[in-house]
Amino acid sequence: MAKNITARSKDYSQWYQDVIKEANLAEHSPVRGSMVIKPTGYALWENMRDGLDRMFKDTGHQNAYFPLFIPKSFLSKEASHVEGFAKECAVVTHSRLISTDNGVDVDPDSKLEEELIVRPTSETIIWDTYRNWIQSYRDLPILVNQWANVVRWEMRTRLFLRTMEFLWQEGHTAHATEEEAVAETRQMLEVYRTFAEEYMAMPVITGVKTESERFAGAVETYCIEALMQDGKALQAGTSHFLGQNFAKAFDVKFQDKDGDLKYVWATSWGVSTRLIGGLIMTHSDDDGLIIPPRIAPWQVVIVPIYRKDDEREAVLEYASSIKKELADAGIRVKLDDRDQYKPGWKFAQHEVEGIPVRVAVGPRDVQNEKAECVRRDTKDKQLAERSGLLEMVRGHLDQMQQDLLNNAKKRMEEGTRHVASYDEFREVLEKHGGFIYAHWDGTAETEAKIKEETKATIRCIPLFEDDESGECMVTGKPSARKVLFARAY
RNA sequence: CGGGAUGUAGCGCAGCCCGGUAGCGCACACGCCUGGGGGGCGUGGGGUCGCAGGUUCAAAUCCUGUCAUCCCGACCA
Repeated sequence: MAKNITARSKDYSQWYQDVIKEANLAEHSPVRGSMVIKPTGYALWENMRDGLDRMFKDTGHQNAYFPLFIPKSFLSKEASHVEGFAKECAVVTHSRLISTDNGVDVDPDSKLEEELIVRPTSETIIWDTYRNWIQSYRDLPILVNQWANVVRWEMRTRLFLRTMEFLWQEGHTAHATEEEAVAETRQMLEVYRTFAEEYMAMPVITGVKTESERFAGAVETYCIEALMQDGKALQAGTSHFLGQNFAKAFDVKFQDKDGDLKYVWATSWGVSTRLIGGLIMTHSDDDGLIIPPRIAPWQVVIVPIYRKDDEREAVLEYASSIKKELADAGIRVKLDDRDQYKPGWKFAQHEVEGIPVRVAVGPRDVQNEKAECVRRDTKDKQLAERSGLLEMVRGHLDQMQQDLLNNAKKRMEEGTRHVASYDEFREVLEKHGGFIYAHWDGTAETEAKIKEETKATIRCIPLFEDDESGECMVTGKPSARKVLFARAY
């Protein structure tokens, strides 16, 4: 049993904090709401980033970098965009410090002519830039992504799920036609869904946000929604069709084949380090982190077991040959040959850290040409022939990736319910939480009322077909289809 | 930003009510025994008690302020 990890059943929130801490993913830094992502946590992010980046490139995108600072005036150009972000912006007002008796102070003489906003997102600076890049339909589309940090001055924060500064990618594309921009929006949503499932083993529901949940400045916001073990939903990624809102705000026009001047159509899409929080809450258990092999910083750890020096030498040589074989096969493997820790301690620690497969080798294994092979998620122990070890490890990694997705799918299915009445809705919400499908009359008023009374929000109007019309569970007005509700992070 | 809780060694905590030389467990260093699921014994090192003021002969302890964390609300990826 993991020593310092609170059981999920006892306090889910505390469990989440404990796992992050014990698995060495991240820690708090002195400024409220900001965190240090530790090497293990960052390695995880790098693997996620690399997977996504590959998919972005494969769909024709290029990376670029836009500045951290945005002139204050830019934020005000798109009306609903300002409204959405005004309350959570960090503002740079001065450029110098001066020494005082007590240390340093802001130099009042260094006040900036125009104050700078630390980007909460980059639409404004990017569309200001695109204006200069676009003249003709031949300049389109622009398919650009950037990997960056952004700052949103949040009231309440949680490691990975909501921090004041976070890492993300933001794609910003410009198109000649509405159809093309919508297609791009949907394509990137599909990229996110694929990534979530195939890399993170995290099943998601794809859908469209209601108006009240829409991105500030978007015409339509698409999202992937995941269900956590505690029955709460997590918005794991969003893809926005921005229409011509930003093109109009920043006067970005192009001349089409007929010589007409037209406004450009836009999209933006992003996922953040929040995904790591979702990953933790999708797979991990009371013994610590469980992560899909495909994005695990280390996929295999080898633990040598020995008593005397001569045993040590033989075991380490044996272990090293295993390491080489696995590494040559492209597996991320490390040999934990630290002498200051006992095997039992290492076993426990690697489980907390969520390394998918452990290979233990001792003198007996050297003798018999075998190795013990254990999966993190199931804890199943198997004795492998040395000659068949690589095959077994590969099999475990593949199978674990599969099983994690299947288990998570099963959990999501079991955590999804359909209700007909508002009473039933409330009862299910209190008893089980989870995803709840219900009819809704399509009005913001009803949506707000439900949120006010139950704390549940419409996560999305799913994209999959649903012809089952009915009546709104609250007002009884007609509803064309059920929408997805949940309490959310 | 409102309500509640917390802050003492790297981690987990006691001490605070009732002011008087800062403690325990784990971790760390060294030695020996150990080693197939978080070892044992011994000897050590390490703390401006979150920070800043105040009260007092004397403050971890009492008072005020402030910062941070956690939980619950309002806001949000």
